[in-house]
Amino acid sequence: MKGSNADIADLLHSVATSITLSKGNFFEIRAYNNAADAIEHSTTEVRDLWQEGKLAEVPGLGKSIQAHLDEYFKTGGVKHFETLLSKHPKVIYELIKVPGIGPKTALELADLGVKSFDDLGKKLDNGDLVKKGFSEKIAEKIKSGFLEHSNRDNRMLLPYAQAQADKILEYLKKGPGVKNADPLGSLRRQVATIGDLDFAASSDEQEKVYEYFHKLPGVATVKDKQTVVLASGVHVDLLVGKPESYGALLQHFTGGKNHNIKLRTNALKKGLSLNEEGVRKINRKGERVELVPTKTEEDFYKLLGMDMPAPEMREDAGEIEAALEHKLPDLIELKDMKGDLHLHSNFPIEHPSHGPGIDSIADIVKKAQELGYEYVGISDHPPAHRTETKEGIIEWIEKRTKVIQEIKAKTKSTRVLNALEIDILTDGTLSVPDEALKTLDYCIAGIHSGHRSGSGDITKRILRALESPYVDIISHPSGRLINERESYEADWEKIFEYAGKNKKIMEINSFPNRLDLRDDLVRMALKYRVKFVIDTDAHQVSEMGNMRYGVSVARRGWATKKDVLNTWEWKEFAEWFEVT
DNA sequence: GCCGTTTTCGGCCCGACTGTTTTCAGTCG
Repeated sequence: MKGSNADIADLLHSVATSITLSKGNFFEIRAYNNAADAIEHSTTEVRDLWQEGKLAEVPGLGKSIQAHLDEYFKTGGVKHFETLLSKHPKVIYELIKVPGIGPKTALELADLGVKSFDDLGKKLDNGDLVKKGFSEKIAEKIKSGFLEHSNRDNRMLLPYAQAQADKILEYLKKGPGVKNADPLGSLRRQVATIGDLDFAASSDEQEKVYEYFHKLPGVATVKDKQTVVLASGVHVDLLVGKPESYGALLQHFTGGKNHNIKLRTNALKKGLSLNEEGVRKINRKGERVELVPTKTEEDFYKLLGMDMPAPEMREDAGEIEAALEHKLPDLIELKDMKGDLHLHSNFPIEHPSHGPGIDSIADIVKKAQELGYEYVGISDHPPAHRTETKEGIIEWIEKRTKVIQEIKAKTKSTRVLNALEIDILTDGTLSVPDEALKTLDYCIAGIHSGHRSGSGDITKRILRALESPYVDIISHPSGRLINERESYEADWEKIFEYAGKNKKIMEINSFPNRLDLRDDLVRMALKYRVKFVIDTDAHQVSEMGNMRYGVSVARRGWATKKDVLNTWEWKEFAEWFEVT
């Protein structure tokens, strides 16, 4: 849809690029880039804010840009922007998206006859650029940026990255004189996809730690002192700092970028300058003096007069303001989880609608007990409504209910719940008749077909499904499959508003390539007081350990324990679901 | 162009890397 936050951010970045090339005011350029970043990271659609006359709420949008956006939403374009953009070849606004290509390089490339992004790839391959006078090293740099851009979809999934990171951390902690070791960057912030694996360590024997790092199991090549490449092709970076300034190092390289920018801007106003070694005071002459090293991140933030936001929150999404006012939310933690409600077993089925699990209900329950859960819900897919008769579906459910009840009776420490994950059909009706649904402890409904219908359709489908008194939870609501399929373009505010008012729950699905709801949608849903469950959607018991990733998503969305039903004590949980 | 418990004018994050720069420009996170 034209006019999405991403579209507008793109447009403003293009304007900034154009002004750069026209040698305009440096700070005007920055203002446009800031505005673009703010919109890109806004958790609300800017179009909606405009409709409500609340554009000014987005930081970085002043009178001028607001007026331009007003014109944009009213007419579909901005005359002033079009004039600016037309001063330079159109292709540069595409080329600047390639890492390593900025405005200047993009213009140079355009002057050399690069016509499009694909054309750039062609000219890189056949050496045209070097022939026309581009230095080989720069061409090489652009090529790697081009590949990175083309493969941007193939960043590692967080769970895959984290599994490797856990092993590396374990190794690093045994290094010479190592006192601390932590992940950095997007890994530490638990972003859904990860590029490189970055780590920090503290030790008084820095050089020895780097030598030790180069011997990390699985290393294929040592690229430089701080970087090794694993056999899998994954780059691993390590920064070793002194223990007395480790907090500043961690803070600096955890980011995110916009969080740090705002932090440093705010600090400057108080006469403080921040870098990776600590906090420095600035004297009257504007000189940076008196470095105060910070041992922990808490110390670092304390010197700035604020509480420490969890790494997962550091995206400049309001956490700095909240930290200054000592109003940070008490984020949910993995140890709060008391059950898993979305699990698939291998219960026999003749006409499956979707892939069943590979382990038995008994094994799942056993695993739940091992994990210390107070309750566990088995939620298989019912038989396909197209190939199985209505009676057949009901019969299958009855058979399965019986088996679950037998296991339930034998299980002391963990309560076993009888559920299903049913389909929301293309017209919003459900794949299982009500008379069977009402026999369940709760019901999860999800979209498993017709993902590509337009925004209105998906919104209507979900809303219609939610109107059923038997539907409690919407599974993987936005339907994204990371690196494969984008989220549906649905009217999430409308869906969340309904859910918040009608006790309907949104799932945060911990499956590695789903992590759905997304963190930004969790944040949006919270505004409507929507409750969540965090589930693993495990199809084998080994996947039940993925819960931590759903918790990370919830934390990135600022969710607290009370927002997530499956952290609740059994009594309250049972009251909500009206089960015994 | 944006922004304001030190400013409605005069500031605007910080440092590193890379290339070919003999003191800086471009780009990135």
